[in-house]
Amino acid sequence: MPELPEVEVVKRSLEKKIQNLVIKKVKINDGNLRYIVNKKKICKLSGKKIQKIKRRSKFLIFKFNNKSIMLVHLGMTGKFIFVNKNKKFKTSFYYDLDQNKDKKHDRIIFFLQDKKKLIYNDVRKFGFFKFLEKDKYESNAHLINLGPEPLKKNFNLNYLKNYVYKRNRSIKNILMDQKCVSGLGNIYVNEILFFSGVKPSRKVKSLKDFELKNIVKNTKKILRNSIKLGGSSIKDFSSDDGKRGKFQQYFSVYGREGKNCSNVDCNKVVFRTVISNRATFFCKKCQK
DNA sequence: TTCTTTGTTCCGGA
DNA sequence: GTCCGGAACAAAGA
Repeated sequence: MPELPEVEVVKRSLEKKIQNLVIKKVKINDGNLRYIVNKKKICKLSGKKIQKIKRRSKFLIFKFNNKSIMLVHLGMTGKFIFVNKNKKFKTSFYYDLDQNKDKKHDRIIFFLQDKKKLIYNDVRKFGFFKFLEKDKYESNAHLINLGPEPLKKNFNLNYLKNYVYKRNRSIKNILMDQKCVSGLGNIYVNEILFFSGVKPSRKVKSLKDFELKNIVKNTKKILRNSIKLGGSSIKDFSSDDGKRGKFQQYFSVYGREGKNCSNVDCNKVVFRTVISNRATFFCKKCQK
């Protein structure tokens, strides 16, 4: 599930691979994604150069040498695969290396200059491509209401204190709310609250300053570390030898129901419940 | 067949 | 009017 760190890793990888390349042709195998892909607009990219790739929250923003912007969300299972001289390069550590099995979910293919290709693959089809006008794309409904980027300075103790003031929701719910802070999803929120020693169901009103401070600090730490990890695991990996194992992701609490708490001096097991309709994992002893 | 996954939207109640 | 939680929805695989 691509959350902010994964999208950032994809962005950096794409920058290296396809920035300044010209799109020759676009092929749509299945444009029936979360929103129907606008065929006319995507095909109009032929002949255009990819000038810049940006990230905001979990969105990728492609800028071209014309007036349009391509806004991409990877949804749950969206990924880009860069192909050069028949060698495939994943741009995300979520890419399934079983490429033959994966092929049938290749939804959109961008044919680039020098016989290079960029494939958009999406099993669940919850990702989307939208085309916006360059000079006013920032006011688009997907972007306008987003809270601060968690890694930026404007996401800090004062901001969070002010946001939670008078609100009566759980901290998990608040951190998942893109209007409060943008880019976090279920997995990272579980992790952040584990490292902060805060029970996901705690009402934000009840949180002390030191707890909110920990949450801000751990958010930044965990995201930075994950970006670093993804960045190092991604390194031009080519899957054509078929021998390398999959990159394994380890979480300290997410998905660990019934397993020992990751704190070495804790003898409890991880508990699973549902908050905001999402799987929620925590240690009853370590998270107050 | 049913359950699971996530982000977003919608709706009803407080 | 606003806030909040829960349900529904999208698609596909196990």
